[in-house]
Amino acid sequence: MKNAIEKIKRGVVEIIGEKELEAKLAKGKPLRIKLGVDPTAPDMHLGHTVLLNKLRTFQELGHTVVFLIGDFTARIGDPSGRSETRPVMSEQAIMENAKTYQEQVFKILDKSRTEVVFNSHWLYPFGIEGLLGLASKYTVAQMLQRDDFEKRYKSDSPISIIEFLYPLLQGYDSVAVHADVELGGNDQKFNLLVGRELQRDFKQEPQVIITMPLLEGTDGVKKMSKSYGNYIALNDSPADMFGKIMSIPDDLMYKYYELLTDADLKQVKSLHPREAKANLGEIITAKYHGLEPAKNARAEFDKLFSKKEIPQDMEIYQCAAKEIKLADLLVSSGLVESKNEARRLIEQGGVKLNNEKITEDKIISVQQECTLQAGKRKFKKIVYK
RNA sequence: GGGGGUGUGGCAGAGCGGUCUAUUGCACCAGACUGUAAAUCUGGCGGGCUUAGCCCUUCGGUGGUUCAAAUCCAUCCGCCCCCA
Repeated sequence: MKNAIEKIKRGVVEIIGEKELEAKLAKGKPLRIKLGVDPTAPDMHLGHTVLLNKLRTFQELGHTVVFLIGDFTARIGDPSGRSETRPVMSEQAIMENAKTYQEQVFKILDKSRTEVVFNSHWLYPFGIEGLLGLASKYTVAQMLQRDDFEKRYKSDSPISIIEFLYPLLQGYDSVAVHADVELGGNDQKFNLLVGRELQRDFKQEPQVIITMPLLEGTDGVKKMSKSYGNYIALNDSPADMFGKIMSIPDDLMYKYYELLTDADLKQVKSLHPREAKANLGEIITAKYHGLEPAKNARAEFDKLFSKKEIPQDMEIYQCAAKEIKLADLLVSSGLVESKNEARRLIEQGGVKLNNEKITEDKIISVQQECTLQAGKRKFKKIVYK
């Protein structure tokens, strides 16, 4: 049991009710571990897996995961965060996202120890009466305790009423599924605590709360998120996944090790940073794509960036003209977005034809097959047809 | 219901009649260097052209004033604050 607690504690920010957790574990019965997600983003990334890995740990210890899909909330449309309102999702889109979620989630979770539930099942019948009942349990002052609400309120940013309702609904989810433990990102702490309170109100044993750090994305600053474009998706190709991991700042990689792998941290720190990061890339890529592809990705990366060689496989662009201006070719082959951009790139020395730098926009012949390179990592094979 | 404020490029945030395709920071792209798509430094960052120059399109929407508007006016829309 001590061992179990140790495993559970790896990488967590905070456990609220640690004593209670010990007591719950001591009962020897499988606990119900809740995680809620909004079915808004169809693409899962490594940031999500921080929580999933922790759930997996619980499963390995014999507990049951309650994977909750917030389809109800998605249907209302949550305006939280920014001023732009999130679009209301159609039921169909939600179900599709939910399906994609499940496909991806079970790359990590054990299906036989997972219950998938949708909160519309109890929130629809709950009705306005139920909602008002919930709302009466919390005050505006309590809501404003939440850090981001307070900040936004003070900086004159909008907060919609719905946003006040969300923590309540999320909290009620815990009541509905009889959660023993709820996991969430560090920013979820307030919402998770609401669940605890509500369970008390409903005469249930309050859930233990485990918060995990937010994983910074490839920029090393902001949390990994699709909307910041700094994410590493589980569906990324092995080459991309490996490459993106190599692009995280060195300082960040130890956090990645702690949260995304089981590796021994002391040992990792004794390695050369470059070596350590490449290992990390390989471990994570292997987890989602298998060992072989991961090793290939590593070798290919080495070729491309350390030895500056040209990759083996690249997309082929069939060019209809025998001769073409370089800038036009860059645009039509899809290597850059606009001609101006192509010209800039050429001027800056970022364009190579057959591995030779070209610094002026001139007419080139493509009658013989050639390799066009834009920047360090964009390549196309040009074929005249 | 009354009063005040605000809306600028992916984000943050200057500009408040011409010198504005719009200061700056972040993000992004390229080059150099390197141990990596790390870090650092340098440059770029609306589109197009017959490219050391020229043309077109941007500052919430629309319509005005003016030789000239992101900048002034009117109106509409969104958001915020205060009073009730």
